Amino acid sequence: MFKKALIAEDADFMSSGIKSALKSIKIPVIEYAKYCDEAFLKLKNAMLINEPFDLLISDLSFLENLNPQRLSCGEDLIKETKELQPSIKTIIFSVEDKAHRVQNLCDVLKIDAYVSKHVNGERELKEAIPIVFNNGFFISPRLKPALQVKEDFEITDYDVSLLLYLSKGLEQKDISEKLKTKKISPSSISSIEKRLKLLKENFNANNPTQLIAITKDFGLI
Amino acid sequence: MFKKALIAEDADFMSSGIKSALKSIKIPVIEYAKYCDEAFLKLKNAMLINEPFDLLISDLSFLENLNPQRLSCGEDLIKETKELQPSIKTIIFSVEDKAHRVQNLCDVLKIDAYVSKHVNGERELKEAIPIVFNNGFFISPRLKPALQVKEDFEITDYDVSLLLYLSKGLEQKDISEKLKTKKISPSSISSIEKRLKLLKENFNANNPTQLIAITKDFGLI
DNA sequence: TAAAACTCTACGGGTATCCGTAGAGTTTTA
DNA sequence: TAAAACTCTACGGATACCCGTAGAGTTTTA
Repeated sequence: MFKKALIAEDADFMSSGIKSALKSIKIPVIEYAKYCDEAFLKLKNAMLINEPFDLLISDLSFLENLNPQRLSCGEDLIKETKELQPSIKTIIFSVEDKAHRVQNLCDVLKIDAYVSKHVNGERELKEAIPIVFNNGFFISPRLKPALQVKEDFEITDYDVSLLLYLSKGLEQKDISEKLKTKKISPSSISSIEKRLKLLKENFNANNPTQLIAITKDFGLI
Repeated sequence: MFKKALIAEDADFMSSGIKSALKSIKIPVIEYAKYCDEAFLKLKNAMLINEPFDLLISDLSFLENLNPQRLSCGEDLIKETKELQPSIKTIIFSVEDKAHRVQNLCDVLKIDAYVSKHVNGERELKEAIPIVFNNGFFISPRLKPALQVKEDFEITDYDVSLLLYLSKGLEQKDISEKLKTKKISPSSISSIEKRLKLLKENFNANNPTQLIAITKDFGLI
């Protein structure tokens, strides 16, 4: 079983639950970090003294600190951690259930488990850890559908920026000018119009208003 | 100090944190409920056997159960509980931070404390309980601004339904027809147009799209 | 009761979005 | 190298939204 686990979690009341879960499966060394930067530092120091962590359990969203952090969310932490120490096992423990984010973490960032902070979160966490230890993959049952939705339509950063501009009240010609000053192509009104049309078709939206409502629910923006 | 507290909270891993907080301030009897209906039943039974709870700590959002619940959220539970037992003290312990909901709970439903489930949630909960016991009111510092925003513009259920229709992609004339069939007045396109104009002014939105983005962030829809 | 205030509705002109068409420039393919 | 495919842009008509004005009906006020 794992020998040394790090918990990245900013909420104080979460500690006891996770801690009891880890203790019940006999992980001897458990450490906490309240912020991503702090977590990364601990991981790095542990490697330096040749006593690396072999498990990272991380939340996704962290409250803004007084001194702004370099790593602002769980994704950042996972990404850098994997670069630093590819062998470490990573588990996300979060309330986030937006398909887009879950997919990214599982498919792109290759985490080993995604446990939903919900009714049976603690039980599922205890279930996930041995699976991860044996090189398996675990995801909370309620999140499984999110992974199976195979998107044939790829949403790019360009699309997201269009949606963000829309949600900020900019008109198509304003967006066009914005993109021109930023030297982002395509920037013509016509192209923006057509890309938004595709987005509306893809999300089954009648108009830009509904498109924003849907993509916000999706967690895209 | 309080003698008998009920915790309404559906997530299993939350238990330990809240429990340890309550024990540290020497509340002898602590019970749990995972659903609002279950919580209300326990409150009612406790009164019947003449051993009523004197403190209710409740979450706001509860996961959908297999058998649908009568009371679906914390607001419902608080409302009925206050009708049943006006003397009971109520504390909300939730991640919800939308001004609209916080205001409603504090100003209309007259809860005794609103503790934000955030970084120092457990510490603040311990702080809040004695204050509430001495008939005081507590709100997490980070939520105080939400209470001070005095709304001069009252958002009605009518407004919310307009926003919902908009977010579902209906056009103004569609909304007009919808309202006519539902016998809701005003239903003319012109009136809808004017009400939406007021909403846009109130939320500083340039167009319906931004209005939906803003009101969604507000938690209004 | 008459005037004033308010609410709901109707209308018209200006602007933004929507949608198809089409041309210019680049890349891919044969 | 020429043809085909693709990308970006431009334009024009149709529709929806925006905004001010104004009239009809109701309620409030004097």
